[in-house]
This record gives sequence, structure tokens and C-alpha cells, in this order.
Amino acid sequence: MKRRNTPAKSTIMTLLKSAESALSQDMIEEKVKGDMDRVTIYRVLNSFCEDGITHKILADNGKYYFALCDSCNDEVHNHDHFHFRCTKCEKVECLDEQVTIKLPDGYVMKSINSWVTGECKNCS
Amino acid sequence: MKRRNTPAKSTIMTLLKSAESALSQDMIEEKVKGDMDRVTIYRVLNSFCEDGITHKILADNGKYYFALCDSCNDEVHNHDHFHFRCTKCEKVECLDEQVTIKLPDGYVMKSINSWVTGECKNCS
DNA sequence: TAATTTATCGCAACAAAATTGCATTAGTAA
DNA sequence: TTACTAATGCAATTTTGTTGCGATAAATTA
Ligand SMILES: [Mn+2]
Ligand SMILES: [Mn+2]
Ligand SMILES: [Zn+2]
Ligand SMILES: [Zn+2]
Repeated sequence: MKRRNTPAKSTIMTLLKSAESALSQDMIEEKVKGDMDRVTIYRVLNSFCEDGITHKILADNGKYYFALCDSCNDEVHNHDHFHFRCTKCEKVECLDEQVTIKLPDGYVMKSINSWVTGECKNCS
Repeated sequence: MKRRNTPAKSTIMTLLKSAESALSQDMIEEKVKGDMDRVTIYRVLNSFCEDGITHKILADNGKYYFALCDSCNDEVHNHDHFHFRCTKCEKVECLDEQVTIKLPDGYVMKSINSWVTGECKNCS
């Protein structure tokens, strides 16, 4: 299954690159409304994730946010940092601060998903 | 809007009380299957949350989990601890460890939602 | 450049989860 | 008992995401 470059992919990729924050499914859908089909957006985003170009994170509002992978390698996505979601402007960003936790004996950690909700520095 | 005591509410409340862990929407639905309508379950759970009797937390598997509020009072719900979800037995539990984070200047925290996924001490 | 291959697209249909509207039932207080 | 209306069950609807399939077009080859 060889990938092909298409207008749909370029458009979405440009959106993700120009976004200073992670974009949710419906934010993307809103921005490209009319230009491409709903299904195409889903498929493009999924293919990006499959290819390790983006990752999706589930926020505490129930929505998936997509972001370009930066310091991730092909195999390992590293997101053990806090994510911040602003309830005013709805922007999502990765915070520098790493999540640290000491689990009780016998517990094995596979992944972490930590969200802080509030107001960002532009909105507070 | 005065609340009333009904069989549906008692049933669900009993389930929550007897559960040693938080229950997801569909776990509850499974247990009361046939006894009451799906819609009623949704409405009962929502009313519990509105009244501050329970809180719901969105897990990183996309499901909502409901738990009785323990050390919360009417106004303030305090859940700034890590939640653990076991991928084998699917149990969800609140960990003792508090989440600590120092936000960058200008950021205001409203709430925290932190999940660790892995294997619990019974399953590892 | 033209033909070939098949990834991708758009559209319709489908599916699952949750919500809403409304007529009926039943909890509560007078 | 009666009156009031919260709560319920059921159907319809909304929301979100998936699947199937014929048409389109990106990439490769001739
Ligand atoms: Mn990544
Ligand atoms: Mn609570
Ligand atoms: Zn903001
Ligand atoms: Zn377990």
C-alpha cells in the first residue's frame, strides 16, 4: 500500500503545520468544510496516524486532538507530559512539564494521559 | 425541581455503592439490562452528577466512568489524583497519589484529569 | 506522451452512542 | 385521596464514525 500525495492530504497537513496547537477532529472539519468530504478527512487523519506522521490524543472533553509528531520516532510516541486545554479559546497545547508518578507495587504502567483544563495565558 | 426516589435510582445507587471501583456507562447498562430503559440510565446518572452525588470522569479509552463522591462536598469536587485503568480486567481505580503540576505563568487551572493505563496488581 | 495500475475520493448506506419529545406512570405533599 | 409534576418508556432524532463501491486521478511503466 503505497501512499500518494493528494490535495486533501496537503490541505490537512498545511492546517496541522500552521496550527500552533493540536487540532480536534471537528476543528479540522470546520476549516475545510465544503472542500472535501467528511469521510475523506477521517481517512486522511487516520492514514497520518498509521504512518506515524501525527498522533491523536483523547482530551478530557471527549474529543480527539491531532498533532504532528515532533520528538516521536517511528515506533515510540512520547507524550508523557501534561496537556492543557483552554476552556475559553479551546486551544490545546503540550506543556513542558513531564508527568511523574510512582505507582503502587505490582502495578505496571503502559501509558499516561494527563490533562489540565483552565484558561491559557492569552485568555486569563 | 425536587428529586424523587425511584426504583431505578435505588438500583443504580446500590450498584455504585457495591462497586469497589468506578463503573463505566456500559458496565452499568450491562448489569441492569432489561430492568430499565437505556435512556433512564443516562438520565439517572446525569441527575446524580448534577446533584453532586457522583462524578463522571472520562477515561483514556473514551468511556465515562461514574463513581460516588467520597471526600467531595456539595460545591467542590476534588479529584486531583491519578486514575488507573487496567487493560486486562478493565477495572478503574483512584490512586492515592495526588497530581502535582506547576503551570507556566498566566495559566489558570480549573480541573485535572490524569490517567495511567496498564496492568493492576491482580493482573500483572 | 499514452497506457496501466490502484490509492484515494465522494456519495450513500450503515452502525453505535447519546439526546430529545411526548404521552403515560407514579412519588410526594397537601 | 387528590393534585402536582418528576420520572419513565418508547420512538424519533442527532451525532460521530465506519463501510462498500463505482468513479477519479496520482504514480508508475511502456
Ligand atoms: Mn507522536
Ligand atoms: Mn466528586
Ligand atoms: Zn485560551
Ligand atoms: Zn487488572
